[in-house]
Amino acid sequence: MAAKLLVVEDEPAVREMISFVLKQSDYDTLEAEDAEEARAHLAEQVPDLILMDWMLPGMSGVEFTRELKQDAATRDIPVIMLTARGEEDDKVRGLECGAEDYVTKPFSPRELAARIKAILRRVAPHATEEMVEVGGLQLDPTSYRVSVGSQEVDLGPTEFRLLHFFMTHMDKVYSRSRLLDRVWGSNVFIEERTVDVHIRRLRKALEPYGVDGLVQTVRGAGYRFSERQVAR
Amino acid sequence: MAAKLLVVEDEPAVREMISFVLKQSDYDTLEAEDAEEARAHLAEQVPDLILMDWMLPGMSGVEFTRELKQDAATRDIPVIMLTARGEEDDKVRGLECGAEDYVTKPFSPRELAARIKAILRRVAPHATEEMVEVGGLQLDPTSYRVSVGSQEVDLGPTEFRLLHFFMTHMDKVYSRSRLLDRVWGSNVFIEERTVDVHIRRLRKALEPYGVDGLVQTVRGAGYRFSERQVAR
DNA sequence: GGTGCATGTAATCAAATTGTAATAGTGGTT
DNA sequence: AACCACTATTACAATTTGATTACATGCACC
Repeated sequence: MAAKLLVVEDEPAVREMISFVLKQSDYDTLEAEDAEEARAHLAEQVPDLILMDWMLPGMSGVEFTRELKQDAATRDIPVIMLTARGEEDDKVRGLECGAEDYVTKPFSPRELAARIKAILRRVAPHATEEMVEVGGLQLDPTSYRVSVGSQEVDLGPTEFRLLHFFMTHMDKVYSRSRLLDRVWGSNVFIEERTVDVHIRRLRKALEPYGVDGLVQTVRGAGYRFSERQVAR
Repeated sequence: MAAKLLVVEDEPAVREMISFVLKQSDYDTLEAEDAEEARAHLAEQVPDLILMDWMLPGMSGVEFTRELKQDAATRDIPVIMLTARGEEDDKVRGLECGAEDYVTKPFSPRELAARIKAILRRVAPHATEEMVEVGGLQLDPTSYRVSVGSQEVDLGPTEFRLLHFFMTHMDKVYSRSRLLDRVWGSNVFIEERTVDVHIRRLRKALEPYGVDGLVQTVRGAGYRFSERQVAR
């Protein structure tokens, strides 16, 4: 559930430091020392964000970022560029290649964490670990708890993820295939109808607390999570 | 009371970074950007260890260290010198002035923590920590004792650390891999399933006192320590 | 060298979860 | 009313995941 970040940095001490800071801020980290190793990671799993050193042996961070922005599979992953002091003039070029933000080394852990959080909130709100509350329903990603008032709701892992996704993406219809992408993960080979079943399971779990009406069916389009009641 | 460390470093980002790493290792930190500010802190309280940047505006770290070593009140505080890469030749001079150790920037958090720990173990064998209490369960880090009321609970070292970690990180789910990181230490090569076994041992030890329900399993996510009962 | 404790791994068992398929139901249209 | 497309619900088997136990190794202390 915690956001997964990929750190691409050749200097081991710096990489370890960044990774350490991120872990303390409850992110999961993957590490790579160059573009090649990073590609290997990306082929396996798509992180929520990439921290990319400006200077890399072989292909530079800028070139690599540009490459990522051209591939549909990685285009949407936000990139934060790490530049050394004095390379600040290159800021413009860094952002030009498609990076979301840049941070100059040495950086303070608070600053780094803040920038990451800001970006994640924008592009992947469900990865921020913040408590969500909708219509009396509370979900706390940190403790993995869902409750209505003081009553705890019992959910399976998939229903939990599904609910979390919905709660962080209110009032928008998602098709089954889109839900499979966002909740199950891209490139999974699963029947679309399976989504129906999990929707059912989620509704059933919410039913005793009278909040199952939040999960709404939009015929022909998909599902939606909304506080506004549907006309009957 | 955790050990108190004084960080003397003029670059704010680096100072914050060091401070951050130390706090995660459960140290208290004081910060100073130059010799003058450091003296002000020292006049008030004597830290257990000083991390000193080699280069400081005004009086250099070396000079300042020498000064400290001449004052009876501060003579016994161990000093770790921070040098930038390339200044390594100065290592000798650094140690000459009385520093116990030196670390070159950039450094890995593990390395820094390890060196600090080594020195503190030698110099201040009892950097005492605070007693924790949750739901009738008491844990005293200094005496390595766990008790429920007047009854003592018998725990192995690993279970003790695990419990201590849990008690100081309540209501939050930790995956097996994260527990390995935080309780066993980073980068240990241990099977994730091993965590299960230690959880089991911990629960078994707590069972006779009726507090084993505090250790909760969150399917698909990890384990959690919480006073709130699980819904079932 | 022996003993006992602590620890990590592997094997086994039990239970929860998951995806699919089959069937029933719904709503809208002609 | 019959039909069609789509969704809801249920049952089920396979898979995953966690609990528990037994075992081998390593280490400290006799």
